[in-house]
Amino acid sequence: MDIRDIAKMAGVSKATVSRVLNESEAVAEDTRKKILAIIEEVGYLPNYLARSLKVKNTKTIGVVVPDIGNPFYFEVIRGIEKLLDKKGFSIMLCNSDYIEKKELRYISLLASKKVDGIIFAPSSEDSKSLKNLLSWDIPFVIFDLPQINFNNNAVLIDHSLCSYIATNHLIKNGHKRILIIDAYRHMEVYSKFISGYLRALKENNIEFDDALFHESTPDIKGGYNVIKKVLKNKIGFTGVLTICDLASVGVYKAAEKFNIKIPEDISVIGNDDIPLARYLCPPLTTIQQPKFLIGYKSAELLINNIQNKSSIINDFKTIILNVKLIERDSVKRRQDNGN
Amino acid sequence: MDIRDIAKMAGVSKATVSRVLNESEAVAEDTRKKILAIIEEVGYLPNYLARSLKVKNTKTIGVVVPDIGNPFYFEVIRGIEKLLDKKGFSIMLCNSDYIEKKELRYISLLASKKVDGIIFAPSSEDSKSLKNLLSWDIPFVIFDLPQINFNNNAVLIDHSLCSYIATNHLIKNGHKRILIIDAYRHMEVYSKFISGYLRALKENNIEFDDALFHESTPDIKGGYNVIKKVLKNKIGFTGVLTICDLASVGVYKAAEKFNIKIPEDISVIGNDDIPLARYLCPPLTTIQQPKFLIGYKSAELLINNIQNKSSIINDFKTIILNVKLIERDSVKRRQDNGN
DNA sequence: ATGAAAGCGCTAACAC
DNA sequence: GTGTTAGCGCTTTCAT
Repeated sequence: MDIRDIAKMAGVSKATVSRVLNESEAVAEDTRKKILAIIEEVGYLPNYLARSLKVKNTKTIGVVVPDIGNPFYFEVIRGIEKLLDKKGFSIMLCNSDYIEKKELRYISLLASKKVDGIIFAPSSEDSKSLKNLLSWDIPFVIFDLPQINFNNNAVLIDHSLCSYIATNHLIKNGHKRILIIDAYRHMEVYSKFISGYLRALKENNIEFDDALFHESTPDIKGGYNVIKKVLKNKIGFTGVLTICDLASVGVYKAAEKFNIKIPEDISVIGNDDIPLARYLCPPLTTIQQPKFLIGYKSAELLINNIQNKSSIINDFKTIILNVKLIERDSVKRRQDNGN
Repeated sequence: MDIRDIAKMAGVSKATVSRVLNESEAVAEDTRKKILAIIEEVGYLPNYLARSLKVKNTKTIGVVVPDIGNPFYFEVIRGIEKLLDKKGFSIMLCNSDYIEKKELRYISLLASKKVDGIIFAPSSEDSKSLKNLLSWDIPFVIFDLPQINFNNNAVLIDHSLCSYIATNHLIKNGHKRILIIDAYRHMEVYSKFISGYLRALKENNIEFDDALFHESTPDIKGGYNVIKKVLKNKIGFTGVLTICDLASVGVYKAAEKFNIKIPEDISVIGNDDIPLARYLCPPLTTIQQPKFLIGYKSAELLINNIQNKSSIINDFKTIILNVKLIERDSVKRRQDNGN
């Protein structure tokens, strides 16, 4: 059942059917009605693939994130979905699992499938995907990468600010031995996240102890493992700061397992404020990131980019979104001055 | 840059290039190498759209869920993604927001975009989408719908068993006034979820009080609102049972707001066991549903169906997955016999 | 207002 | 082992 069949049944040409389908040109009202009736009756569905091949757009956007199991990305995706739905675009979802090869593969696949644009959180700054994207001339926006060195759309969070605020909060509450759990960094020697921590330490004349700096996968397991290791090595600390709330949950889990009380024994502070953070036990103090907005804005930027693609002025934007400290119950003031 | 260009540059025909691209037929090793080299050099990417139009498959699956913000669906999606990635399919994600019109629209769109199959959680049993899907002859599997009346692939949870187990658990702990928070039901007079509750009550000679039966949106807000209303109306209860964990979180929220202690004042039991349930305050007793598996199995069923589509024997399966009670700390034994 | 025809980029007979 | 050719189902000039 294709457009030719409908044309035949209506006694018109394919072109006319196409016209009513797309409301592209005027068609006599009665032929229009007739065609519509037939379409309805036989339940004809246009083949969007064929259309896309011809018109060179698919009305679909690819999004690739490193971990769809992390509520952070979930929230971002919700934001993306919201805007995209409004604009009539579908979304093709890919999960890179933090592995660059997969990321690269997906980007190619999406390009091959002719998505109109791509939104993604690159695994690293000089990710090859980025270069490919640029060379293929397909509109894209990146989000969540701490820093970018090239001219393209991006909506970002200042991760160094997050850790700076978090570290300061801990310090103000009398902590000095502050564990920091970062995500594995492939490319950068010091991540933005570390740099904010370091700055806060320096400003408060606290010496940096390398034994307090740890990297893990940004999830529950990662947070858990770090605490386990640190405990085993008898590295003393009173506060901990994690790259994402999920890692903080891992800290909670370890605390429960090893009989450490939060916040009595150790204070913990997260980063991103996932929806359930306030319902955790105890409610997690964290740095709130506008996750939904990150997604929404990314999508908005992308769609604008796509719709102005032909225009000469392709001015790219990078939007930096605000973060703020959310005080709950996982951080406690120390009287002993944090040693 | 298309296949014709590559052919020209390599001094061969399009057919030959196509052959090396798809490894469909033998090609002389040196021409193969030459073509590959050119492809690599110029960064040629095949147009999958054109291919799909010809070969009549897109290697993409549509999935439509009612609320991507609910961790339940998220986990299901993770399962879907896992299997689909393994099988080389992309996923097109749609969010119906529990509104049937949107669901219908998305299903049509997906069909139009020629996805090879669809996985979805229908909003109701005689959803028009179901009928369309059947008539369009596109493979699909549904999940999570309490009951189905037609012959097609499905992977389900017995919701009446969930509520039965949950209610019994509350009763065994001395509760008699048990609030039940169900999702809005469009079509069914009594949902499966209610029926299990009713059965448990009856078996224990507890009379059903209509004032304890409530419907809400299956999310935090929904759970919160029910408790608020019930409190306002001074309806007494000691236990509450919700359609999903997220609604239980809403109960938690209301409890906090109105100064009710869980589990001292009221016991609550969830349904589905979202990943963070065990970290809530207090850890939530709930009925565990194999969410990831639901997704994985759904995808598996679908792919099998697609790959055997041409075969005469199209035997559909409905898989019913097990659930089990997970005891944590949100349910407490009552000494006063629950009145 | 409508039709004829070319073509989007690819694959798959069929021929050699 | 490789080339020629006919479409896949649609849109879009260009005629009329």
